[in-house]
Amino acid sequence: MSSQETKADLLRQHLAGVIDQGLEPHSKLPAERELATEFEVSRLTVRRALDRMEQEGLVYRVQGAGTFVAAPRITKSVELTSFSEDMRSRGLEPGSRLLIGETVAAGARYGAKLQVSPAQDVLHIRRVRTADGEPMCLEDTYLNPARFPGLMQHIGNESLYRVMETRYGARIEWAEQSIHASVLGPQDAEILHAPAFSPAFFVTRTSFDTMDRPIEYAESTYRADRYHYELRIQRNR
Amino acid sequence: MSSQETKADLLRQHLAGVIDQGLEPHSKLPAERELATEFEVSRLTVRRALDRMEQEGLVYRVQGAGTFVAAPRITKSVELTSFSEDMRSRGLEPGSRLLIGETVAAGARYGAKLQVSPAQDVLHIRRVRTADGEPMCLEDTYLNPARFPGLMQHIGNESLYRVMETRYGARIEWAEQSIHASVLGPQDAEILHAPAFSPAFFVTRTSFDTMDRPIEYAESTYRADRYHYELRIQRNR
DNA sequence: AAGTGGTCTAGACCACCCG
DNA sequence: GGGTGGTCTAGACCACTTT
Repeated sequence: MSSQETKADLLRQHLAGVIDQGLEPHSKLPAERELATEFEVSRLTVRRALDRMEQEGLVYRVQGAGTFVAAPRITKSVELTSFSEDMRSRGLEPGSRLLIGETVAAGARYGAKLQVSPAQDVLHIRRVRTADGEPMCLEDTYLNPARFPGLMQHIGNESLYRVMETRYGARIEWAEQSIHASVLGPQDAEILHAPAFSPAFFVTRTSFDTMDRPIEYAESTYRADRYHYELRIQRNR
Repeated sequence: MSSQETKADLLRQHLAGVIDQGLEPHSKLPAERELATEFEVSRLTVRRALDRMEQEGLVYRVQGAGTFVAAPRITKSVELTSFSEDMRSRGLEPGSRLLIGETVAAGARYGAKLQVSPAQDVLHIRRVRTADGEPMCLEDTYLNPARFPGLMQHIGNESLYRVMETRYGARIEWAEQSIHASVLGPQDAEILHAPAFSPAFFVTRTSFDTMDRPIEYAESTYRADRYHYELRIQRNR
């Protein structure tokens, strides 16, 4: 999965392993030219490996001095993952309960989000997403049914992203996400088994493929007592 | 500022300008080898320029086919900026009202965040941050006074980040940020001129320099009616 | 088959840090 | 001054898309 089989990536994996198995923070790595000789690759290839490791926060570089092991990180940068992956990475078992699955007229709002005519049908899926059986968020997803014919038959506990990718070849490449703080209305509170007016995240997300075509639009309400965001933010270069 | 004066960066700026001034989304850019010939640089230099443009979401590439103009973006990726820069980028005039500025014992919590002994003093600054005169957030900042002697004399309406960088040479390179949804307590509500129990973001941030030394720890409470987060998230490669 | 992006090489010069 | 990262060149082969 994460292996690209390129020399740069193999070197990156190797160096990451070496660092992981006992190199102290701020200890110096061999010079780029040394690594190039030792691993019989060009210096550019070494640099590509180190570039990525630097971006991941594994090492830092000081011009004229060298490349050094960075202090271990608590937080990872926000990544684009499905709810399922997200929960598993937190050590929770993801689940899902389907409330609604129907086609409705897109209307102005969802038509614009999915770049289809307002008169066209869109597929509306409403699910309660659970973690270890406990309700975590209420999610309304809108899709273009022309692109995913018969999708509802495949929706089980499997990740929606996985179904879209494996059965329809729709790979999500990036997404725009907007995060608002809110409180739970009485109805949402009941569905989420939480007190009314308790804090919540209201998140909208539009997902796109590599050609920038919108794949999915989703509105999610998260219980804030169970969910928060961790970001690692880099200074503009 | 944003110009690195490298050939790759000059080419990037030039291409960004060309795209900005009227190229339609999905129109094809010249091949990398063509660009290299035309601008009399090597192909690798062209690729570095395009790499960055791809990361910024200006173009996308399809192997075997070419490089294409991406659809315009609404959202920018989260960037590490000061409150002042952040507000200016939203077209608002940032302001600040100092409530507290004193040294206190670090204690376990802030000592750990700033990697100093719990018995050592830390500088605690509490400010109401305003946008166009309206309270936007309540911010408690903790700093190591040994690193910023006499800091309080320089705090005016100038950005704290600017003071730290210009007067103390402390340049923040990255930060870990944790975002929680919450509601305003009565006291915070009064300070922020908002109704009690209205939605709010509670954000903690630890800022580091290039050597991964903690510079600043801050806890901020934002009025959610005036603030939200826009993220652009990229798929893991 | 031709064109394009993805990867890689070997070598060069520069700017910066350190002993 | 020697070592290091930052940038750049000219050329090569591969994998993939398009014609």
